[in-house]
Amino acid sequence: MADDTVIGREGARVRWAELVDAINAARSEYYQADAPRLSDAEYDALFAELVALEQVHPELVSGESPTQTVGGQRSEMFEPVEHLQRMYSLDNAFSEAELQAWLDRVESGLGEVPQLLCELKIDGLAVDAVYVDGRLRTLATRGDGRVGEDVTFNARYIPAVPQRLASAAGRPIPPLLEVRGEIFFAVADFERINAEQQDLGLPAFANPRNTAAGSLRQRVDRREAELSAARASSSGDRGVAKIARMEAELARARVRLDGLRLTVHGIGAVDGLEITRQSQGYEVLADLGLPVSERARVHESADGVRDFVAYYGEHRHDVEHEIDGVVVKVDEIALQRRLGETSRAPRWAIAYKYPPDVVRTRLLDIPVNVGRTGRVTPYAVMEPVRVAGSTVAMATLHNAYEVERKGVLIGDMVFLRKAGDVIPEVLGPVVEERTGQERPFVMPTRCPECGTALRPEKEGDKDIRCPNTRSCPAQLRERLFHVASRQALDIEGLGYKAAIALLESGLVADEGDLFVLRPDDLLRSPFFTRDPGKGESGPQLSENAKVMLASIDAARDRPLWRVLVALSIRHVGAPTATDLARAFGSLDAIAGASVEDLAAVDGVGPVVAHAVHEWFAEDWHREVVEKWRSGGVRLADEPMDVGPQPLSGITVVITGSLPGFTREGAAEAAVALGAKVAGSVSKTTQVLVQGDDGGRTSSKRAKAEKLGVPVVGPDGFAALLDAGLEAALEHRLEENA
DNA sequence: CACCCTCGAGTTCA
DNA sequence: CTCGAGGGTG
Repeated sequence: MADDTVIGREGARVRWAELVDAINAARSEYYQADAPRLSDAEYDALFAELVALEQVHPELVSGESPTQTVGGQRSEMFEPVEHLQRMYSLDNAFSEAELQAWLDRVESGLGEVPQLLCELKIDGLAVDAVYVDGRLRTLATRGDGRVGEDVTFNARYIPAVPQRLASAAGRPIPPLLEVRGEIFFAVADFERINAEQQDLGLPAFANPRNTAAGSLRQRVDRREAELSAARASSSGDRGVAKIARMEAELARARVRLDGLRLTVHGIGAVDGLEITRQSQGYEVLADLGLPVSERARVHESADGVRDFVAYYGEHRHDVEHEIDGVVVKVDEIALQRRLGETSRAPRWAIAYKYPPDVVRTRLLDIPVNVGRTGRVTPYAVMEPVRVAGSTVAMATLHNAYEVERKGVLIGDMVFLRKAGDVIPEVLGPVVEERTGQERPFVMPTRCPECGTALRPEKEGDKDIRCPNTRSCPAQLRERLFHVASRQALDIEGLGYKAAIALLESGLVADEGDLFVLRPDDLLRSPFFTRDPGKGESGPQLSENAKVMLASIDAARDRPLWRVLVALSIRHVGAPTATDLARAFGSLDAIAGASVEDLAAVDGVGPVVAHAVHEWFAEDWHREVVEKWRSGGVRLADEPMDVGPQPLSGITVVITGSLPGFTREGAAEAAVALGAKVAGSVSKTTQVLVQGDDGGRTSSKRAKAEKLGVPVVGPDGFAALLDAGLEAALEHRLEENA
């Protein structure tokens, strides 16, 4: 944002010129290329800065400023259509404060608190449709707000755009009706189209909006004409092949148009309809067969507006289409008229914009990390940037092939998002921003921690590893940390820092020593001690150290599968460990088993069987086991008679948190009754248990609905444990929540 | 052998 | 959440 205390008059003039150039360039790219260099958020930020600058320095404002015009230039390919009534754009609010400021302005302008209509701001493409005597006359893009591009010829392939109006309530059809709306793809449809696009070897579309824009602006009519011309004049094999190709392209174009959706959110010129309120207008449009949003709500107060904004901030991704904000409109048309318009936007409406979920930031470096199993993973270190509610500075890049596939160079500006709103993901470079100073990532050939030459475990693996499993400091650290993890022995107080302290102080040489630690030993490390209090002499064990010791003690008596997981045997995670523990009963039985014995276990194949067998063949591995044994760790399961297994053969997936259970506790309760608890929904899943997801999007839920897998809530889970699957399904949740 | 699942491993921030 | 890769199936 411009800051008038910092920028002087001359600086303001320079900045103003920069902003005008950048905005004009972005506008022409946006309208002509369908592949804008600036994201909407960036464009909006530039625009907001320009508006702010012009408020402080009104002398700068001239006719050429983008604040005085709307939209961009028209592409030459399309026939111009003049809108009957001008299509305004909306002013934006980027914060609650700016929204509040608008509410205050409206209130003082009217001298009363108006009813406010809130609706989702669909991230699509604005269009204008004119119906004369109930028939679609023109469909046009927004263009510069006065004149748009005629895409009527495509409309007959877009089922979402009615060709004729018809009133369900027997209302007379208005002689003239101009409506405005948003053309868009549902996210799911976009993903399907994009997958098909990539299958054909064509470049992927950046996002649903650009795809919608590209789809709507196809010259289907021209292609049809070319095709029939080719048919008329074709001869020979080449002609046949060409026609086939043209037919395929045309078919693809039509399929894309078929998937476009429309939501009408405005009325332009009208004759023969009585519209008193925006919301009542929507009802009339819906009655005439035009698609309007079902999510629009009228609120009596600013609080209601804020709640609406907050609700969709949380549930942004639960809606079938992309949303970039909320539009708030004064509902009553008479009040809208009283407020009027500025040169570019109405005063009676505002677009509150959510923070973007794809941002750009500088890729500063690509270091590598050495994991528990020696796998070497490159990760991106970036200029910290706020995205989807938190500040991100790092993201995994998985492996060297991924770095290459994404095409990022160190020093690049990169696109960053949060996959599933949680895990940061680098999408790719902003190629246009390259200066030539960027350098490629080079995968190291030696372990950054111990210098050992790195190599793939076997020929053809994409991952490369540090083979120094025994004494690579990174692997020791990660393994020790892993022993304490929730999936393994679940030792409280032994976190990452404690693991490092234990190793660096020499208190443990490796994970084998963990169970022979004595409290007195810990006094030697400052990490585990605190200063003596009154009446105490010498350092004392810290609270954390006591917690850790008690928890280590408790860990001596864990089920066998947890011990197996804690040993960091390749390919043995919790599910496989559970299978092995059930099949063999004790660690000694597993250690003594042949490869064939091991491979006989369901879910264990030759690779895993080999890995387990090899693990026990290593001397120092067996030493770890012996140290644990002598340290009192139980290495066998009590032969316990399992209770009744009413849920055997049933696969359950659990998502969200269930009251009265921890995440693992819920799974264990189901497993104890014989159920199989899977991590993701597939067609073999009998039921998805949906707990409280804190308002977050559940991808599992979406998948379940797609596959027709029944979804139940917490009470369904209780019924499942109590009375079985049949009873649980009595508690099925509605498909569309 | 091609497919679909499932598992393993690494991972971000508050 | 992601990719890679193992296991099982048809």
